[in-house]
Amino acid sequence: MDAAQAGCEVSDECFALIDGNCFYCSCERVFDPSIARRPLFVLSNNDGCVISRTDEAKALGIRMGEPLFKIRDLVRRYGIVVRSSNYALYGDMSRRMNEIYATFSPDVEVYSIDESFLDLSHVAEEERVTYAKNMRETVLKWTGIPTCVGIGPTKTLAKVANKAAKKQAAYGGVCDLTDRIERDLCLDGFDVDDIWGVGAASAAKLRGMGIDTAGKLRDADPKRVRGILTVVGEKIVHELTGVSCMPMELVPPQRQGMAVTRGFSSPITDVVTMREAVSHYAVRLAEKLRSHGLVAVHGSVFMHTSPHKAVGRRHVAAEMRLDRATDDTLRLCAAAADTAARLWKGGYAYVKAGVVLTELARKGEEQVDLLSCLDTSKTDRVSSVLDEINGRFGRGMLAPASAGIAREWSTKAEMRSPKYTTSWHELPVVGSPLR
DNA sequence: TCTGGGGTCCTAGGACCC
DNA sequence: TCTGGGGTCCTAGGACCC
Repeated sequence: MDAAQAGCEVSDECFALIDGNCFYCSCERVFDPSIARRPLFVLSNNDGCVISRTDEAKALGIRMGEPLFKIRDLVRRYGIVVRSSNYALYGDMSRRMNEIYATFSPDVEVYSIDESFLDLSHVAEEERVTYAKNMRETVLKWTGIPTCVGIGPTKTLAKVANKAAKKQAAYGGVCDLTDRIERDLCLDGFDVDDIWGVGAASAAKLRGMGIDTAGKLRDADPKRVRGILTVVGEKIVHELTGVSCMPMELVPPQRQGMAVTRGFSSPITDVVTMREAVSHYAVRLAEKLRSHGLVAVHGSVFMHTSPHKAVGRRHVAAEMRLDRATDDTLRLCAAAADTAARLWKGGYAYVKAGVVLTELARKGEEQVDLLSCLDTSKTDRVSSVLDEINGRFGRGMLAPASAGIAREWSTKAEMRSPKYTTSWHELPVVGSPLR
């Protein structure tokens, strides 16, 4: 298969990838200048592992994905600042940044909470670096978040450029790999493991074939690479040569699934509590469904004990019985609690559970059973009142009693910063020291 | 002894992303 | 003692169909 058959085209486009430097940490710093120069990292849910760290923390040996309990000594010794994750804050900062990007490019693809692809084809080649530098200065001034920009004729090359801009200060935050010679030089010194789409397993296979740099992968036979890394790997080879196989996705595609899954702050050992936890996840899931205008068609519930323990292990899952597609909180809640009760077996310490939807439909377009009552106007009214109250007074203000009140199992977040930008009660006050 | 061919659909598992 | 959550895509293999 050649590039054209693989659905790829020789690219005269220009992609830019802009992302926030250690994004979560930078968000924390915007509203708390006292930590502007201190080593800092942000933890995953339940205050588990490091998911974002500043250069200062990195220099002290804090690694990505490291569990907190293994680095408490380092934290104490160097006075490292630790924060729980605060997604309300990060999500809002992300929204602000994308609003700014939209003033620099007609086509913006929001790729993740801190990364967006921009089409810069409308900017003359020799002006792109200046243009991108102007953009990152604007973002810094208006949001306080430092960014880096990578530019290239394909998304994969824009990703490479972005990483290069991060690594080498000489680029001044913007690296443009449009020029062929400069690009090839960069790829020759670029680790194969660092390429977008090449994970640990693929990297090991490629190294086994003697391919250890992006340059060598670019020069490899696409068919041979396909044999090892499937069509995904073949596309990467084309993209590295400057042939674009991954177009901008301006409209987010229809979601395939949706889930709410969480570890407990302490293990659950009784069925009443487990039903409560799973019900609570179902409530969140129903809210999420409604906010996307979707209904659940099929889904399941799972629970399991610690994967880090050799004994007393139990991993189970079962289909929920949804007799028809729904976005109704009470219905989903009951189905999830039922399934949890069916799955339950005592004598184990469960550390995590979740509700997973595997098939969704747009509300109003779902397949319906002719015999069932189709009138959902009553439950829809209940749901919209629920959403309105929780929207005004905060999530969880009104919820079914079955989802529990005390929630001792609920996720730990002992070092969370205030919701500076999304909660009236937590607005920073000028003239008073920030919390 | 001998036992088609070609298609679709579904699922589980692996790999990857942030 | 303590180890995240939520997604996507691809492939192989089995079930099933005519």
